[in-house]
Amino acid sequence: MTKKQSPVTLKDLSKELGFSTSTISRVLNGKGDDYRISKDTQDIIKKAAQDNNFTPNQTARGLRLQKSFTIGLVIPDISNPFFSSIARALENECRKSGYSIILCDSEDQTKLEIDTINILKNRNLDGIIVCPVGIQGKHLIDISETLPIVIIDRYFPNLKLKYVSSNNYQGAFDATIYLSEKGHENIGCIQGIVGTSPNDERIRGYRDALIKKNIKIDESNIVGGNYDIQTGYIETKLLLAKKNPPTAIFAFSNTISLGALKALKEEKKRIPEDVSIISFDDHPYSDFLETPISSITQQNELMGKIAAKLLLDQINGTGNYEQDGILLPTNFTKRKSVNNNIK
Amino acid sequence: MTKKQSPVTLKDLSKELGFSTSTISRVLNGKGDDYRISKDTQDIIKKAAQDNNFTPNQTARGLRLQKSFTIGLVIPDISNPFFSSIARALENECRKSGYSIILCDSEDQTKLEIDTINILKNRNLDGIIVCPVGIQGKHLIDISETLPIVIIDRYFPNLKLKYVSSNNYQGAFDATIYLSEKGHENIGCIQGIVGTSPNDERIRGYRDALIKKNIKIDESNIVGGNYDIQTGYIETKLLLAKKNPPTAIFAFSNTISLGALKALKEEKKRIPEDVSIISFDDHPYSDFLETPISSITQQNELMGKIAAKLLLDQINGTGNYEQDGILLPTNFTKRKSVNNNIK
DNA sequence: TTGAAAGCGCTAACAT
DNA sequence: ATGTTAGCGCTTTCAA
Repeated sequence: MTKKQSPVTLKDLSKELGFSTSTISRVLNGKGDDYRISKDTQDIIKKAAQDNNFTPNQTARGLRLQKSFTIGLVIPDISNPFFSSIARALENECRKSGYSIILCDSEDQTKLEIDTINILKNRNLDGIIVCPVGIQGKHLIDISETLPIVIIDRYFPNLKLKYVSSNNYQGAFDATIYLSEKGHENIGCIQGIVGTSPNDERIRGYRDALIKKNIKIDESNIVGGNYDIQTGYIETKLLLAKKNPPTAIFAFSNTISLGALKALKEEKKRIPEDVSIISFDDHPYSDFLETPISSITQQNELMGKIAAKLLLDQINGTGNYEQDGILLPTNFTKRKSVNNNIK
Repeated sequence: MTKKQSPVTLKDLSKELGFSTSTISRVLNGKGDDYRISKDTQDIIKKAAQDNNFTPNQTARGLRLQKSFTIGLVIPDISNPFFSSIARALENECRKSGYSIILCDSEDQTKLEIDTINILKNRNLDGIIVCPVGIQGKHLIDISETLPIVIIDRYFPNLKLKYVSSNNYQGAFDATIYLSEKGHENIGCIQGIVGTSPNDERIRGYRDALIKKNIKIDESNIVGGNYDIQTGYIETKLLLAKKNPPTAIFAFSNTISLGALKALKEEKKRIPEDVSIISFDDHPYSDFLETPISSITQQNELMGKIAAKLLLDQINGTGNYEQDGILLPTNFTKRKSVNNNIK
């Protein structure tokens, strides 16, 4: 077994055919006509390339062209369906344009996000797409000076960075209005990371909806501070233990709602008879839960696609956008997890 | 805003310090002592590199060393939690060793898998990890002649390729025995892609268990042929329509069981009172389903880790394995989806 | 202890 | 219509 039998190079073809590497390179890059290389020569070269299974060494090409046809993707957790669906759409879109994706998992840690991005910097990437972890975006600005970059999900309104996200305000507003119109006035709200744009926008939506409905905001109902199962679990336990426990819970992510479900089950609360629940972000299993959960869903695939387009536009110098960011509307999938709250 | 301000190179440092690029390269690659470069020189060089934020251009390095510190990962669908959990473990493990991952989604199509691998071939990758799609592995053998490769999940027993998978036979055997001991003798079996190793092993486990229990195998109970929601849905509908419908269903994947759940719900079958169900592959939401589904679970993270190690061993020429493949035991998570079948 | 020079494979500016 | 040459940034052989 001959491992690493070195692949055919331009030089090899040159030796075989007697044409210079330049001529061959030109022909194989579709510039044969531009250089008025004779049809015969072109045919010979193309055939030889085919026969020898020639494919240009992308590393050499990258070095020469200062371009790698590679895009870095940094996400907090590829095993979270929210991110993996975005990643899928992104990969598809980029591949169509001839770009490959380097996948980096930041494990939800800003430090790793920064480290990762530094590693990527040496790789001659053509651009980078980040689902940021933290509430700080300075390192992203730094990158943006040298590399096209697009942000997904958690954007930074005061930083000049292209981004795609959802209209989190509207989604949360709608959900809260819905709950209140179902008679809920005591609504627990389990939030994600405070200081990140989607979270804060959702909080704003929640508050504005209550204000609109003339419901007094009980600050002790706004709890949490992390997008994970444990947060959902703990905060639900605590909310239920209150003197005046909420009749409805608004969970700010699929992970949070998972924890909430666990707590509700443990506490033998029925959904929606005892407690109603609405969640941000959907899930393939949502329809088959003990009680199907109503959710505000984001258009993940679309976010991925748009992010890819925004990045490719930057890379190619095409597209000229007035706005930095694009917000996509959320959808509201009503299922059976919300009850009429009879007073 | 200065876009693409070119990063510092060895040449730049050379100019600044007066040392040759060779010396600088040696020091920064930790070979200073080997070449007996004076401590002073080393310190100066290291400091300058740090101050100038120098990091070697990986493309140039790759071209010179014929090594990219990059690994290709080809999977059928990154948005499937089964694959994304594997991808996560893989990425983590590879990153620890200084390797990056190029992610390619084959969209469950052999053609795309082949195309994708061809694209990767030009990228000077150091190795490639594939969760193969089809029942054919010839193209993978071709690759293996020039590039270290490891297969996950669907392996090819008669091809000489390193692989990691689960003990699918045992998992299916256990599940079937369990069902039969609960009194089920009429067990529908919705399989995935016929001819792929995990599927066929599961079928073998299912058959052997029935034989062991002296239950006559009803061939019309073995249905399906694809790992998707629709297959689960259609086949369940058909199984339920039989003259003598099964009292239990064994779904060969999380996607198949999702479709089965949908069909059961539509047909107003209660789980497990009317129909029992067991599924291959778990899911974060499994515990919270209308009836929590008993499942045979694979050790996805472990598969990812081991695959990474097998590949890195090949790349580094370390590790000397007698066996081609490694099979990991499955776990059996019993939940409430199986009833005692009273005759 | 350090430097000069070659070369990884490709493309493009500059010949002719 | 095609070739020569230089150079992308790095590592390493050879020389001193």
